[in-house]
Amino acid sequence: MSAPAQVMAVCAALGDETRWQILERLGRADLSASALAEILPLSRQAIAKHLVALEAVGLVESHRAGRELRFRALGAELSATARVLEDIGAAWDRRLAAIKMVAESLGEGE
Amino acid sequence: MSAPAQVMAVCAALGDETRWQILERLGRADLSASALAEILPLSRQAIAKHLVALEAVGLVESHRAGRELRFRALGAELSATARVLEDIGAAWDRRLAAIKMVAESLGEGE
DNA sequence: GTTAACTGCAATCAGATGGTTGCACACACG
DNA sequence: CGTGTGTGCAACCATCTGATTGCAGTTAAC
Repeated sequence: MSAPAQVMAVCAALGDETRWQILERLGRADLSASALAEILPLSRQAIAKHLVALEAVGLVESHRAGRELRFRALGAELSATARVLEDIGAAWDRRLAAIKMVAESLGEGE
Repeated sequence: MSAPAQVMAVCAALGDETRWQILERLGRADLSASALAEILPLSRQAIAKHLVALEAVGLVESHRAGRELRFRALGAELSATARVLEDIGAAWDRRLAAIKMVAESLGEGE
């Protein structure tokens, strides 16, 4: 399989404007769902759902701080996903380069 | 902005099992929508819609071959996306590493 | 111990999205 | 030239998903 399910899941999680806004904040500071709800134009529950989705794919982790549940962005999963995509992209490009080489050699032969 | 719209669009396109199946085939050979429909358990029109979406974000390009319209997977956009994700992930990890260092220095101070 | 803040769950809703069928059109191919 | 293969467009449908409101439960904080 060229695309592990995990990569697809991460991509699905990243295919949403709102989640990127959340991640942007969590990439700079640990924040609770309530804190995020004060910043973003969204209800706390909507944010909480997004956090569940992000945590499920490993883009975010949570830890308690007092009575708050704070979240932070994790770079590991994102980097791992990036490496897989890079490899796949490179493979596609190699195929195209090979096709191009064949076409050129045919052109020279004419 | 930490996440350009293009990256989000590519991720959204990649957050679908069916589209990965299509890309997997197009990464190995140029195929038309009709050819893909014979391989995958989907109608030609469903596939055509996915191809429009994939072409819109630059993951795929089309070229005519006789009366067929063949598609191929492009690695460039995927690689570019991967690099952006890698950078963002690295930034998140740097922040966590900094936090960890502060925590450790505080621990030593005790 | 009370209280208030933060979290979690359930029901509900509107809009986006993946998929299908049917038909019209066009142009290679014979 | 005809013909049929491949494409494109439109209408339609089911489902998924992002979001909201309301309420109940915990627990830190005072």
